[in-house]
Amino acid sequence: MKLNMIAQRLKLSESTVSRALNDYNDIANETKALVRKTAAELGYVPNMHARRLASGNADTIAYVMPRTDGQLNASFLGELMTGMAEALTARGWDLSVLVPRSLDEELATYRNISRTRHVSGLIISRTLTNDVRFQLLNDLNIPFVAHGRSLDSEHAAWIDVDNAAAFADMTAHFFALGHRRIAHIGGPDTYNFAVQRARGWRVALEDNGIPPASDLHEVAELSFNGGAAAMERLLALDDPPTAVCCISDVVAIGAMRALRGHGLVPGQEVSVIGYDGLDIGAWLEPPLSTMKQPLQSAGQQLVEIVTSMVEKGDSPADHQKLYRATLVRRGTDNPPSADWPARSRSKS
Amino acid sequence: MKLNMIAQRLKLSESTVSRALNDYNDIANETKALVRKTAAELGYVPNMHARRLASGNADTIAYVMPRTDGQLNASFLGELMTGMAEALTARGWDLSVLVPRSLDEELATYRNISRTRHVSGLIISRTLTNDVRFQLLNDLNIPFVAHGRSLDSEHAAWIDVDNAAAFADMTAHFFALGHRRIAHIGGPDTYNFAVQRARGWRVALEDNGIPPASDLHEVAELSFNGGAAAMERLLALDDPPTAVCCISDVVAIGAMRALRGHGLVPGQEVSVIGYDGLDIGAWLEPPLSTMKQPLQSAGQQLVEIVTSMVEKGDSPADHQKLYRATLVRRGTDNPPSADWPARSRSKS
DNA sequence: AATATTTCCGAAAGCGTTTTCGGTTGACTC
DNA sequence: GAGTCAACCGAAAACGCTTTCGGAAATATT
Repeated sequence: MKLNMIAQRLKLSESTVSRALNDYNDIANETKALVRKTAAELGYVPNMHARRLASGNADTIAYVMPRTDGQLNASFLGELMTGMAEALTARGWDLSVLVPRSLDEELATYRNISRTRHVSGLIISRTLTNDVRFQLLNDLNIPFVAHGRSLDSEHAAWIDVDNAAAFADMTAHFFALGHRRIAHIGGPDTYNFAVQRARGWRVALEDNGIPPASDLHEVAELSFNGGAAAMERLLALDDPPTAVCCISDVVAIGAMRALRGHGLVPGQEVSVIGYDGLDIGAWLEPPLSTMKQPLQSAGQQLVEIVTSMVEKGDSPADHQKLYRATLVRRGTDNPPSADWPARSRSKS
Repeated sequence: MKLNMIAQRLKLSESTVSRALNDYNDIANETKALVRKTAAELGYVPNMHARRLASGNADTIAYVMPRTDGQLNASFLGELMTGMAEALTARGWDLSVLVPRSLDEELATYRNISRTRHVSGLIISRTLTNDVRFQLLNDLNIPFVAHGRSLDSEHAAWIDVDNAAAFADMTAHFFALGHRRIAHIGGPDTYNFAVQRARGWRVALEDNGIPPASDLHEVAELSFNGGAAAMERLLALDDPPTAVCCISDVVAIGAMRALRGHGLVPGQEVSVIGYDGLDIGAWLEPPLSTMKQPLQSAGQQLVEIVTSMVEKGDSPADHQKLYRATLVRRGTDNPPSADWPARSRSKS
């Protein structure tokens, strides 16, 4: 079932058939229709490799999987990849997955791609505050879109959640509930989203006339244990918080565990809100409140952007999109309790 | 940086260079070394598309992602795909991801692949008790390996956990702890693993001289809500169980929620063990005991099998491997409580 | 010393498309 | 009725590699 068979059958040339199928406009509409019809009848499927060799296009988008440095990616990945794969197969493109073992390996892979062009575009994620990948990919002239901004992403294409706004909303929500000592368990500054989320928290406090106490800003490893450890430190304060904004659901779940370890009930003595909107949060007791970002559509957005850049050569900077996360109240955000931290103070 | 450039430079023919790089044994060792050296110096990287077109090999393995029919895949996927991607890139192969929207679409995709061969092998998962894919892929002559057995997988390659053994172990463990009314929350018979796990439970009971009461076998939807609903039904029994074997961690977590809803503490009045070994189970209160299967290595195993089948044409039936799941005791498996179900009985 | 084997390499034909470049037709203008 | 223009299609050269086949040189066999 090659191109020439359908050409012979129609007594047309191979090239005509090819152009007919590819919708060139120097082919009569009738012959186009004819060719397409018989192609469908014969069950013709183009040979990808031949097409790609001849055209120079790979019709493949590679997703660079974040190095497994925590549990975060687990639930993340599923939804995101589903969205990407669906959008790509709808276009007849392939989704390829890259799992670089180290940054060096990752950069080397990019150099290879720029040579062979066996991948037409990239989707990268887990962007760092200072991320050398932006510069390199730009130099190599590889179309790419990032899931998350960076200080280096000014001229790049990206979609991202408005992290600052999300954490400002979260903080303001706590304030409206009556909380005044509102802590933030954040992440390392190397992650750009950690910086942004911390800023959202700080700004919201200031806007409400509360000077952000530095002892209420904890930096945690982005994991269950990291969250638990950070919460322990907060509870050890003379004047512990009544509410905590956590950088992620996983961290929040760790924080909840620490609360339980002190005989406290999350959402009662200390309110907690996480971020990511993971389903698992709803399975806890009490169910974790969280800020949810639309992941499933993010995957589609990402491929739409990168395919458009590949096909039409769009300027990256034209594709920068900010999403808004929404609060999902589930059970761990409540007004402050009267006997807290009084009880704790008297005890210690 | 094409093949001919390195040929000219060495005053060799293109074909010689090609064969040298591909380690043909009709090339002198010295010239092989020479060619490889200069290839490395010049930073030569073969053009995948050309190579694939010429050779007819795609050097690509596609992973057929299970249709998102629950939260199960989420955590699953990350670990599995990481393993696969690493093993493949180590071989210089590509990992491609397929997300069929329906069974028909999935089968159509397979037919395409058998035509164009743009994918050399497949990894399928979420196998059904009766799974038409085995027959079709066999007919189409596409090398593939399944993650999980099926009634139709006798002549196919697969790796799987010994589901029956795992649930027999789980059940025997409960028995050893002193439990006698041991329930099983299973899944629909259409999933082969559901059938196997139920059998493991039943056989273990019989081996210990307990006739499996049919009212202690619940069939649940494989989700949090499904598990909760099934547990509700078990608690409504006149003589409710003191221990429950759950088909998955997610289902077990749902069951725990139902227990809590009745004022019961999982692992106290009613013991619970899940299956999958998900990290999230450890984050619950009390942490969920579970049977853990080695997922990270499963990904590697799968690609090793399928690449070997592609390259050496191994017989599928030679690649059937059974893993053993191991019990991870975390907190929800304890001896039966003295005042249960007595308390409940007197109440109702 | 003549023949039979190896060992090694080059020539050339693909692999199945795409894409450029002309070349025919027929219709349209004046 | 000569010239101009579109509209449409075919020829042929890529695309960069693999692989078969045959032949020359070197080595082994008798």
